[in-house]
Amino acid sequence: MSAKLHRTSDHPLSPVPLADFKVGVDNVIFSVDTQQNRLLVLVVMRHDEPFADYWSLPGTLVRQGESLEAAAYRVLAEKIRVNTLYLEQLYTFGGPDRDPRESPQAFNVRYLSVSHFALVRFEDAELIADGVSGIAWYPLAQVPQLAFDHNEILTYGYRRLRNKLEYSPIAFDVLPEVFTLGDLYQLYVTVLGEGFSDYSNFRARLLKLGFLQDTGQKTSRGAGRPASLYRFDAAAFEPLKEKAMVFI
Amino acid sequence: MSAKLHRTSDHPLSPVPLADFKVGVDNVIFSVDTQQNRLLVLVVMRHDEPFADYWSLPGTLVRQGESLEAAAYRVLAEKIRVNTLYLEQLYTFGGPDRDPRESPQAFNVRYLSVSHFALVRFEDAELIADGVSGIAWYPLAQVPQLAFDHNEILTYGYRRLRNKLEYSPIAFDVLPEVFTLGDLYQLYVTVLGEGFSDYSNFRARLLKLGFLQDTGQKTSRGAGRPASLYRFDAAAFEPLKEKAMVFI
DNA sequence: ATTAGTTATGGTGTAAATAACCAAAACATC
DNA sequence: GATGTTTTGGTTATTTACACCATAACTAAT
Repeated sequence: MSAKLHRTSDHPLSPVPLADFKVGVDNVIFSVDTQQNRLLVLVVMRHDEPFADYWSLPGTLVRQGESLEAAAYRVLAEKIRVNTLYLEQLYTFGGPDRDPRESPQAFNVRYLSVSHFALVRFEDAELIADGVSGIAWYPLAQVPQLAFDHNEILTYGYRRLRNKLEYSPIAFDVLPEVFTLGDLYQLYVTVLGEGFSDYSNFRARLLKLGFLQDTGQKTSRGAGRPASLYRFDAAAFEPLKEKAMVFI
Repeated sequence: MSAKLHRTSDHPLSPVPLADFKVGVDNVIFSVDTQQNRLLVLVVMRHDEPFADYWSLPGTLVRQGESLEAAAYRVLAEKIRVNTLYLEQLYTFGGPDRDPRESPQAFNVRYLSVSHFALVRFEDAELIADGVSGIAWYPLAQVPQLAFDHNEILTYGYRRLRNKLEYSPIAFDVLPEVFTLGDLYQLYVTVLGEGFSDYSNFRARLLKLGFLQDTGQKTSRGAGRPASLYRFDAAAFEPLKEKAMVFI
């Protein structure tokens, strides 16, 4: 390797051709239907080429002066009306040839996707169906083949969801202000599947951690003994940041 | 919000101006000097504007036809000769105004950084100093103010390093083929600091996990009883993927 | 040769956490 | 009043984490 090649490649006189990028954000948006105990993913129908008439993750291209995070929130706001959610960056997919638009029509353009992961409260999420494009919640296991590499992104997002639920209090971002331990457990079971902890041990662990504040109120829903209503105490959680909520 | 605004924004007729991006990769490259028990970060001296004469993380702009990962490996290969390493994508920093080149000279250009995180074997890492640009290992605690938002990226990288060391076998990517339990422990202490486990308990835990293969050989280095040499058994580790190596 | 120092090894024991399991309380419904 | 359902609040055995210690096997100094 010659010394010339050791020049920093962003040098203005660099001889190698740089790629020009359009940057998109694609969101893996999860929601938990606590009525039917289903983990749902939001998908939208594409009506433009490439991949016209394919389902895809909701996404958009980043505009001038717009941050990546802002673009991610905008995509979300364009598809659903909800203000109870958690959102974070996931991973950036940027290999050449991941988007058919890259070549040969426009040889010099690359499409890069900064994927984000979101969890929204199902009850509050009102889908915006504008009559033109299809939009739907799909149970995770029944998601069809998606456009681009979106199935891969989805797999990545699901892994992150499981991990976040295990180590972070994101459940409380989408649960109601007050909730029962049963509500909380159902959410965990729906996402993680059974076999991480039975209800009794789950209760004992969460209560011992000490960030669930008993409101003193009770709720009676159908048969069975009334359940205590709890509230998430963010301040009490703070020192427990590193502790796992559950063990898979 | 009008129905018009609900058009997917990557529609060819979209009225909003999209940003055009140059995409760079910036690498947080760590190494552990086991002689002096120091955690080191690789920084390079910039000689172009902006931030000329500032230290920075080694980076480059992505070329045509080059994947993000390939660009990250290229940066690394341009700075050091080493083939024992671990590398993965870290996070994508892409807000407007993170790079002074964005405005006002070229209003329409955005610079996005897909940061990567690497851990390399210190003994094998031969720095490529071509006489023009400075390059140096800095102890983590003594890293100066860096160009752009690189200090923030470094902080992010260090968090990932700690996490990886806790849950993944990346230590064995940079340890010699055979090593003593003392070598392994020193690596962990240097990165994580003291107070995660004493040597005796660390030994007991790692040996019990069962993926350290005793070679039967011994090594005597200076004073003290000779130590057994172990080898990492990737196959035996496989089922233990989710288990933590240590507890901080 | 003896002694001191150093590092590796292989243990204690106690406290805590995990996991499986169980019984009673408090409701609704029949 | 009996039955079923869900919450609550346990018990117990097993495993793990954590602090601590004793000896083995070497080097280096006296």
